[in-house]
Amino acid sequence: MTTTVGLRLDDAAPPGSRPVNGKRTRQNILDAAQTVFAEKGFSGANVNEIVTLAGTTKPMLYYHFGSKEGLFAAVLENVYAGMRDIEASLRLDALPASDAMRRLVEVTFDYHAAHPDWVRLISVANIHDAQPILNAPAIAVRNEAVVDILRTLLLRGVQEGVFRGGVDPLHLHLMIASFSFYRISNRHTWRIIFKRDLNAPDEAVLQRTLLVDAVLRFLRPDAG
Amino acid sequence: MTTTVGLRLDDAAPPGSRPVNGKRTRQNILDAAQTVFAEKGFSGANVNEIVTLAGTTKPMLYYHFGSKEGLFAAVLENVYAGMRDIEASLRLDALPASDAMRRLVEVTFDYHAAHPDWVRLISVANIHDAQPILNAPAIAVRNEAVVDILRTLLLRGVQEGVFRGGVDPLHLHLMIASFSFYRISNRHTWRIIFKRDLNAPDEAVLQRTLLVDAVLRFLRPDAG
Amino acid sequence: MTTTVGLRLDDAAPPGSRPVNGKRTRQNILDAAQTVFAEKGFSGANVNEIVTLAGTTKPMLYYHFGSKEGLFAAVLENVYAGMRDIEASLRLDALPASDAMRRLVEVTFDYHAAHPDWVRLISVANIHDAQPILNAPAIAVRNEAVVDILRTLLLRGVQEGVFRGGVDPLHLHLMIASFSFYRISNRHTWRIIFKRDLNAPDEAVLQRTLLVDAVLRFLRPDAG
Amino acid sequence: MTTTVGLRLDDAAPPGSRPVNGKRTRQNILDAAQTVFAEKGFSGANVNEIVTLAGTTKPMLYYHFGSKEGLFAAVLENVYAGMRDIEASLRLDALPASDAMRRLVEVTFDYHAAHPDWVRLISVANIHDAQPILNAPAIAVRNEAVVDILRTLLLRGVQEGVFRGGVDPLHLHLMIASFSFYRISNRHTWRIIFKRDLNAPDEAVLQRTLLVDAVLRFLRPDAG
DNA sequence: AATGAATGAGTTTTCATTCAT
DNA sequence: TATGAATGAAAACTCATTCAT
Repeated sequence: MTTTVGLRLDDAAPPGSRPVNGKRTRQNILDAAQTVFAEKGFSGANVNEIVTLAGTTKPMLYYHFGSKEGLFAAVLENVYAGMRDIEASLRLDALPASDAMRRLVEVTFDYHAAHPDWVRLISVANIHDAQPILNAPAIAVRNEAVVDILRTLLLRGVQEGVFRGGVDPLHLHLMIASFSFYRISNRHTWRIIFKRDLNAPDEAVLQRTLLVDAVLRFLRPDAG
Repeated sequence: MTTTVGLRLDDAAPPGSRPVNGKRTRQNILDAAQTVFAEKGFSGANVNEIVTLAGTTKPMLYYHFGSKEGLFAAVLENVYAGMRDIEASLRLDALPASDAMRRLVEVTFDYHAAHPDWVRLISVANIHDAQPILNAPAIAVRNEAVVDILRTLLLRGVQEGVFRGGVDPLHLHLMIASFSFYRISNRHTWRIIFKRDLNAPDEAVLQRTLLVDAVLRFLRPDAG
Repeated sequence: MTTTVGLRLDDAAPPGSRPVNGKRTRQNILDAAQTVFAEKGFSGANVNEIVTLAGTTKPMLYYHFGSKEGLFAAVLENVYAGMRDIEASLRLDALPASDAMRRLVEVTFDYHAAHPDWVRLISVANIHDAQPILNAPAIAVRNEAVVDILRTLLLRGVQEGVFRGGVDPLHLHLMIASFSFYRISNRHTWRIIFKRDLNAPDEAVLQRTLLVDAVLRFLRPDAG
Repeated sequence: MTTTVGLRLDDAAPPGSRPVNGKRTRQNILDAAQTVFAEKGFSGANVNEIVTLAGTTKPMLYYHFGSKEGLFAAVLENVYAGMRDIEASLRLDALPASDAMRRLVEVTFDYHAAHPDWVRLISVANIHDAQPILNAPAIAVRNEAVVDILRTLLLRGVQEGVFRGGVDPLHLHLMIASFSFYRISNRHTWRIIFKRDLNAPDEAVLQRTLLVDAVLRFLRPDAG
């Protein structure tokens, strides 16, 4: 229920102490908000619940974030930063194109599976037409990292003769991301309608293999 | 934002008259709720707005649906029925397996593209852990139609020698549905982050082709 | 929970039949109202719950009783009639005054103990300043039966030399009624505050004896 | 109808000022609630009326008491505290047992007569099966003060030779309390049915004497 | 004598936000 | 930075009562 999203290095304060510490309070609110927004959506989340969970009070929330909307935007920023960091840390150049692609797909797949809160928050943002993001300019910057990585990788694969040409890197990312995202975001309705838990461990293994397989088959050069 | 979902056979009452007509009132509320829930999510939707849009009053809503939750469940029931009907109306037997598969993918893709409300409502349901559905047992019945269709089709394709074997029909459906769904559900965040509108007409054409292509490549028998 | 109050001779209609039968419907509503008013008080009772329990519909209630208030008045009328009948059926003339008094006390005590709904309804009426009764003139007629009985009995006891004189029959009734009523009406707060259930079987026996004892000691002529 | 119940030590703020003062607001709500609940019962009472009378707003009520039920529980707690204080302030040790008993009876009688709101609130609590009290554990503590007082007094009277033995103090309290309570609680139905106002001044004097008399006669040792 | 549907006003409760300290 | 208390508007839901049939 409280899957962490992004990095949260709580520097473990002694309980009972209540230091005058703006940074800590701000972070506590952010963490609490992440959890509550992911659990209940934007409108369903309750400012009171957030500050209670954060161990602080409402005026603090407004002091740091201005409004419920501002808080949600900050949470999203945090969330996107987490993914960006992962992508940035990938060192794919050393691997053959095929292996690199496999690795990229797997990392993407795993990140979604490990961060359901991340997925839910982005769903919530979309339900609200992503408007909260519009007011948070920090987000829209340098998020096309993956696309660049993919573009480079595709080119290299073509040169190595293992990928066919003419594939739009954004479309490829769409294929990878949609599968990775949907199986988490729509897990609940699937559980009920198809009676299968898409994120059960054995299912996850199969689907991971399947996605890698589908991507590589999609990229495989047509027989000459 | 006001795309219709499901069938609505209004039994065409003379306009201007406002007779005591339970069926009509109920349907009006259902339609209004569909629109508003899709626009604002569950918690964000306002019962007042729904009844106003439906041209009736709150007590009528509670008379017919018991609660806001009950209403949402009824909306979802309606929504799923729409998709079921489409699937049931497909006559794929006459086509060669390859063409049939192409057709199935395209229909699925197009249905999602044409019914963004449908997509949003299911997103909303998932944000709330699909709990509203749990109380609406009518939904969980006979929704595995697609999977059966796919299973049959896969078998036929193998017999015809155009598909390879060993593909789980549910996994294949997951691949098709995730792509079709995600490009609508996450359209807003993509617009901001990747600066491309996934549902712009020209994009849609490309992606439709891509999905068919990916599926067929995925199913193509390995060269002997 | 559904202790009956007054007489209810249901002439057992075959279930499934729904005859056009005003008398029966009226009585069903009255019975249901008795139960619900006793359980929830006047304002707490819900017209819907009453008609549902009665197996009929709201317009029927209004057809027969005019309003929620009118219904409550009718219930009270019914309730008082029950007690009146008991009192009228007592034949005390044949007994010696002491025994007759003992019997009267015991019957009063037992009636309250056996009809907690009766007690609750009268409590409810008093909470509302007995206003519903004011509009039900049938009630205020000939309810001083007990007082007359007591007056006669007291006189006879004085003549027999077993009671002292100068006791107001209404005051004596107050003493008997208050004890019999209060132990039922205030049973719940006593249970919590004094940890004793005033209407537990063994308690009831003791208290019954006690009340008879107290009354007879109260009436015993002063030694002289 | 507006008899005060319990103690109210308003910490006398300068009138005209409306400072941020939680204690005062809380007490105002409590006082208003006491009045309104006594007048209309629990369900009949209106939260709006209470806050208006208290000169504050609904959110304050929920801020301090959580719910209408919580408020009612707090009112009852207050109410019981008032009686407890009276009982604790009685100094009966100096009096001969007979006089002490007379005094205890009179004080109990008078307290009920002077606090009809007290009586009504307890009636209301019983109508609702005393459930609100169950959630207010503070009430159930140390309310058996009277019973202890009575027990001690009975023992002393037996030693002094003025009371007979074998009387359960709780039963004696029941006798005293029932009479004192009922004549107030059921005043309204009696007024209508027996055409006598049980709390009219001259009536009250007579009944007070009667209750003392009945208790002392009940306790008088049997002639040897 | 009976019903399903409708009404209008009111109910309790909650919300995001801000003030005074 | 931090807090307890306050605010005003709106939220979901309920109610007794009545209409059309």
